[in-house]
Amino acid sequence: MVTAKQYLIDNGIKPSVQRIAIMKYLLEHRTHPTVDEIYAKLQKKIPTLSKTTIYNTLKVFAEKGAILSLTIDEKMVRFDGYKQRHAHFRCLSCDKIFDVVLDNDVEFPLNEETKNFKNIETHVYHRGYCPECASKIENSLTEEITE
Amino acid sequence: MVTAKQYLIDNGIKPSVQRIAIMKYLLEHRTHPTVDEIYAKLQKKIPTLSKTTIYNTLKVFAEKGAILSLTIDEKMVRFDGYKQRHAHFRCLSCDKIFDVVLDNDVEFPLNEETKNFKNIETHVYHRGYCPECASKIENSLTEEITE
DNA sequence: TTCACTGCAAATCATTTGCAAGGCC
DNA sequence: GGCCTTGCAAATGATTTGCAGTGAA
Repeated sequence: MVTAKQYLIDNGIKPSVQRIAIMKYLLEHRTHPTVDEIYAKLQKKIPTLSKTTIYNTLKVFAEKGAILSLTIDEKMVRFDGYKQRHAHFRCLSCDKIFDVVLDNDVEFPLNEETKNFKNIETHVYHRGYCPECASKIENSLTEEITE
Repeated sequence: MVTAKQYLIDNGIKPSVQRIAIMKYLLEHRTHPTVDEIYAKLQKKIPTLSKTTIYNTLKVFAEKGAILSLTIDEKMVRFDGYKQRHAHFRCLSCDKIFDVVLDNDVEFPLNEETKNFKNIETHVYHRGYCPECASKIENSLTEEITE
């Protein structure tokens, strides 16, 4: 496990107190946080931290390929420091985002029609209900019927 | 090919002048338009049309499953009236969105870990450069070197 | 000194909301 | 009449921008 600071350097990003803190947060929390969530958590440790810096920083990280920016949420961008190949599942009820395995043999081959497209990144997003919310919904349906 | 009006009825949506026009636009234009683009085009035909109505309408359409709402663009939502299984490719240079074939044998099986998730919809987004932009970029790189 | 990084405040812009008016059954 | 749809205007809220201050090489 590499440190946040070293990870930044490895990705060609100059480390700073703020950048290290943000990268550290992303590496330690696999929660796909929004800018606001990162801000709320890190402000306690770095009271002077501004949202602008978080926006700037995350943009730099994403451009350098150190993190992924996710558009799975319609309202705001979310960020993922986990770079292994995987898909995402967003619960339409609790809005949590889960990592889901993306089998290595799932491929998106270019065909005759698309062979001249230069693909940079591919995202697989699932939307539905997580186990917890799915069972809640089922229970409330049962109640309605029994009532 | 079913008419826009019939398509709405088939999806349990009450037709109105505005709704038919918007659905017709989506069925005839496979350009994954934004609210603004739909507004700009339809306002010529229906001068009183408001953006609020377009927002309302597209929301209803998506909820009823008549169209797809795409979050491939970070800035704004895009809409797709084409419901066959397919993936999307967004060009990072010209911002156009292309439909790309998603082979029928590409599947996203739930495994032990995710078998209790209730999946509603899956999106596959590719980002990169379309053939036209890719060749432009290549040419400009060549120029730089030759200069 | 220079130049990149930070952060405040203001601006931007897609989307939502409140609400009044109109239309359809 | 009652309810759903429409659309204007205002509000909201995520993100961006302008710019001045700070700090590191």
